[in-house]
Amino acid sequence: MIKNNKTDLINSFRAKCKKHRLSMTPQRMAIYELLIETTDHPSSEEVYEKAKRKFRDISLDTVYRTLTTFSDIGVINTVEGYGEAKRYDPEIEPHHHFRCKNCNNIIDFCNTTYDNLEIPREFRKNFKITNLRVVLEGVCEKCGKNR
Amino acid sequence: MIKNNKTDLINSFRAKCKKHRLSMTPQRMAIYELLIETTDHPSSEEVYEKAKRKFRDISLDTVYRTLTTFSDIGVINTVEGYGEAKRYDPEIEPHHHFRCKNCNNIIDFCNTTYDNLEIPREFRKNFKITNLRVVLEGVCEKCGKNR
DNA sequence: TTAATAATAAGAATTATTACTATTTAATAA
DNA sequence: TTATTAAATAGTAATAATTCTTATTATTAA
Repeated sequence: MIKNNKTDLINSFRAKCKKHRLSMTPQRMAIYELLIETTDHPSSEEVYEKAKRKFRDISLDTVYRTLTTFSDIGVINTVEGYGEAKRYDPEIEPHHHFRCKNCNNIIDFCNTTYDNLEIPREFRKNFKITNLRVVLEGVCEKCGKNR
Repeated sequence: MIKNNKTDLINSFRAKCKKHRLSMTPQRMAIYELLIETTDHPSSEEVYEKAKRKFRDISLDTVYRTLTTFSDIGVINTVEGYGEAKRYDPEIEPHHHFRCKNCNNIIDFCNTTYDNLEIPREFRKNFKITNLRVVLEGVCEKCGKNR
């Protein structure tokens, strides 16, 4: 995680919870604190294991619910591995994706500017990059209308 | 899926299988054909349902194995929703991802060129875009060495 | 054609996630 | 403060997704 001031983050977290009328429970605070001390992209199970250290009998369900809630109010994001089932793409030519956060649909699109983006220097030497894709996230036309 | 010549695709498919010393079984061919006739990003279960139409008693396990195999030899790709557990990202400032196809690790990185990419016109009007991220895929330094 | 190898079906086992219910807790206002 | 009410929780059951195991069958290469 790109470092930031912890107090600021926590204040902003409290503000977001208040805005969405979420109670400030010690479980939520413990999970949030553990998340901002994390530099990788933990799974629910990993968060659960860490949360148990501070909160001996926190339930797995609470961790799942809390992570979903945090994701809903924009406190964290879900990343590659959005859950549900694996999805496969028979199109192997370069292209890009829009993913709807609501219906989880992925829409392919083409864009030559995106196709021609350079691989950053830091990855050119010791990494083998086989693919570059731009992922847009948001709400699709259909879901936007149904609100 | 961005259309392509079916015969070419199948020839290229046969070539890739041969190159990787994979037997050409009717199940594999049926699954491949069904995939290239698909315009979305099906889950394993969806592929299974379609495969059963041509192959009454194909097993679910075969579908899973076949999709993994196809993905390994580059006949298809996995997309957002890579399976395994959901992953969460406590970093909500714009940033980008490298994902190792081998160890599934996701590495954050910053890149101002990527940050400043424009949203394509087609998405500006009727879609609500909340996030743009570049996803690089390949093999990380660690996994590259261990081979 | 046949031996060696690889792939398959079927179903059991495992893992990830969600649902349910009784209980506890936090927020609010008297 | 304290009583009230709605929200959140723990514990556990249920469901869904994926992988594993084994006996059988199909493919390949000689």
